[in-house]
Amino acid sequence: MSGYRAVPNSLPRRQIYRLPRAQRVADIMLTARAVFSEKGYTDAMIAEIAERAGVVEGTIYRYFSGKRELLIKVVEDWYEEILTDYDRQLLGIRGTWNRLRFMIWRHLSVVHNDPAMCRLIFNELRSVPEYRETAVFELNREYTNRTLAIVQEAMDSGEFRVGIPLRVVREMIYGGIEHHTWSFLRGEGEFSPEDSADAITDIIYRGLVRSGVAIDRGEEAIRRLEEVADRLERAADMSEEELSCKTGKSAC
Amino acid sequence: MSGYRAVPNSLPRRQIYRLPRAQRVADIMLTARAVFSEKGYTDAMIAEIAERAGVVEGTIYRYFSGKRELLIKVVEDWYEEILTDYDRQLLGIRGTWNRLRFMIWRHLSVVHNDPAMCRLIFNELRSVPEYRETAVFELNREYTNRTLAIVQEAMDSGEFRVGIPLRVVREMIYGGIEHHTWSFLRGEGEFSPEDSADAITDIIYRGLVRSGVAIDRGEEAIRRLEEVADRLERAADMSEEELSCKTGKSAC
DNA sequence: AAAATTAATGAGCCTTACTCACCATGTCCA
DNA sequence: TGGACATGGTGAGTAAGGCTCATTAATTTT
Repeated sequence: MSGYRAVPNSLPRRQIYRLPRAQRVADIMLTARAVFSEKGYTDAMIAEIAERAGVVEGTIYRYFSGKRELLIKVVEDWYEEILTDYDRQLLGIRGTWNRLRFMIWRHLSVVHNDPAMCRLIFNELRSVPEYRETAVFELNREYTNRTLAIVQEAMDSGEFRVGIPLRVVREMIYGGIEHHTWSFLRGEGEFSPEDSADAITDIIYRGLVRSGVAIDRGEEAIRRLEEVADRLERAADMSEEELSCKTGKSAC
Repeated sequence: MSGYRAVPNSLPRRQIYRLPRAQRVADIMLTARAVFSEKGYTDAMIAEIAERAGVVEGTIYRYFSGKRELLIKVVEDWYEEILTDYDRQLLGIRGTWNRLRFMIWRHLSVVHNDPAMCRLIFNELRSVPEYRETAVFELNREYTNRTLAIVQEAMDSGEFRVGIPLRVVREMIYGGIEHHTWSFLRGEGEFSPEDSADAITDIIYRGLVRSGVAIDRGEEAIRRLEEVADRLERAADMSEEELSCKTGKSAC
């Protein structure tokens, strides 16, 4: 009823260091990221985060409304770091296959480089009720939309057939990547972002491409073969010329 | 230190109904399934399950080692129901496309019919550390393997091209389905298992099919390749003739 | 230097999973 | 029929961890 009554005490108290709000928040988030990464959400204890951040539990609740909000803030923070100069790289890449492959490879690389954070997002953050209100949701949507823009462009240009809902494409790419990286995220195996990106891009590209128009590298192979044929023919022509020269059919 | 001492009391106690172990376990699991479905894992309280099952908390711990084991048992129970006479239906279906489509449609239908249980599996069960030791993991693996068997057959027969790792196919199908059904599982929209199955099967099938075998204008590519081969042969023949002619090995 | 503001504290509250000493009911058998 | 035994069931109590808030301390403003 009348709880929370503090008793006056005069025990020696350790020196209290006061920091500007922004600094303290940054400290706590950094520590929280580490603890959440190591232990996962449920096993991480606010008490441990507080201790490692050099504050007391109550201090954390002064800056974050609860454990869940702390998790969300930590992940948002990380996510923004990751997305920095993402677009710039894409600008330098030409061709639908290459652009799709880049987006897929990039996503796989993020998982490969920061498995702990990705595990947090996949396993904990995304199942919280307010996920769709977080910045992570928004950022993620924005960023997968860039992949869909590539697909849309290819549909507009006639390279891809139309009629496949874009969201299904998104779901197959990112759902596929997620399931693909599971065992790695559990620490039960490795994967190569390069090889995996090739395999996934391959299925998606061929699943969407307009038949006969441009079967990616198959088309390229044919083109090169035709070039070879041309060169051989030219070579043959030259031989013919030589021959005709000898036989007096033309001026040499 | 010396806790857990029961005081003798003679207060009126409600009638205690004793049931055989199997019956009590079944009752508790049924109630637990309902409560977990309604509230999700973390918000479900053992106290509520106990009350609705007409027992006291301690009774539940007599039959289940903890909340997590209860969840696992509940989901295993449900999963086995679902998988009953699954194969029999597949037997009547012919053709790779139809068989794949059936497997995908079936999975989508399960999610559609029992969203609460699927949400439990996707959001809670699969992130627990001992997931890979559960029967659900094993059953799930077995059942997705049937999809891969269809793909493998098509590769063997030449309908599908080879070289794509089967597990990537699995991951894209089931990961795609999972992401596809998310918004529905959050209660934020509907989906049609039929239409979704068509779209997903479409991408997967065309992503795997050997170009030119079933894709109309792929024929075009083969024709051009054959033309190239012809020209190469003609060019080679001519060169050979010329060469042998020049070196006098044959009569020109 | 006093007042106001803001940072930080830490004892204690509250919920909830889980334990365990005991009690009740049914069955077997002399 | 009544004791022994097995098994179903209880509920008060503990532990752990998230969270609160009255109070205190450092810093800034006046």
